[in-house]
Amino acid sequence: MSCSKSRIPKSVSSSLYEDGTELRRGPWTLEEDNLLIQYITCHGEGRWNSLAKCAGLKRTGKSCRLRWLNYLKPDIKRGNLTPHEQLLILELHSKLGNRWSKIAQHLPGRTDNEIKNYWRTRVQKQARQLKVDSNSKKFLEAIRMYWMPRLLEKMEQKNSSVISSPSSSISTLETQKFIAPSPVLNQGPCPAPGNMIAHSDSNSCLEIPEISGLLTHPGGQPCSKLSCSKSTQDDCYRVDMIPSYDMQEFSQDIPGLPGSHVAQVDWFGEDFGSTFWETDDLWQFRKGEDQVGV
DNA sequence: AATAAGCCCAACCGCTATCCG
DNA sequence: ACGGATAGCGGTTGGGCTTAT
Repeated sequence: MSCSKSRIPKSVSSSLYEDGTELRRGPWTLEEDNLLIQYITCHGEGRWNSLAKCAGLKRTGKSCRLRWLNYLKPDIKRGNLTPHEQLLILELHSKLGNRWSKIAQHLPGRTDNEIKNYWRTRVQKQARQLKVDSNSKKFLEAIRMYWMPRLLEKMEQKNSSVISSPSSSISTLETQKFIAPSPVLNQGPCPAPGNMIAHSDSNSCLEIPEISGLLTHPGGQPCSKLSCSKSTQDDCYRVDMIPSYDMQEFSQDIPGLPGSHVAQVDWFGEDFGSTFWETDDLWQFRKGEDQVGV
């Protein structure tokens, strides 16, 4: 069992079904997990209520389904979201809103619950710190201007360390190219290592079927530092990034986030850096100044 | 070392959509 | 067409863990 954190169920409560049989709630035990895994391995998923009873689990079908889909299913990917995945979540959320299951479909191995938790605990937290609504245009713009470029940069760094192709070592003046992730996880080696980004924990490549015009200036014009184009070869979208971009320039574009904010907002400070952005950058945020309104 | 506060995430809840007899 | 069962979704909560005081 792939437990990221072993939870000792201290407070497993139970109640009774209408027919008088016991019904358990709360954290799942190892025994229950094993029962569920064994049953599904033998009989497959579906018909969750009868599955729960047939498997000898004193749980609702709903609970069994959730436990399987969010935790026990073999292809569940655990651990921190990669910059790659974070970028995709930001991108997809801007298009789809809180449609977590739709977003999850684009992140193989990640569950809607996990993405939802990520959004609520990390993204919304940062929005609160900036005193903006996480669904506001301003926050979206801040994401576009600061967050995404940084995630792209992180991806670039990872990419150059993962891919051993000489062409991937381009690091300064030449445009870096990569393909963002997609619902389709192509197994095997990258067909074009120099132009693809390797999946962070496998030898696979990820392709994204679509990247919207998110990487644009607030006014809608294409961002001069990041561009998005569709590959004629593989029907995938490609994000081109010109390194060493000037973040100051981006900041000028965000109403309510004056240019000087680059030195003020703690986008990559202790909090963002360690838990969210996973970057060492430390940009100081003079808290209380230039309160960002919506 | 003890306690409080905050974070994180698994699990639950309520609701809607879909399936099927 | 109808109604019950099932599946799926998004919102919320509870509690363990970590960090700060």
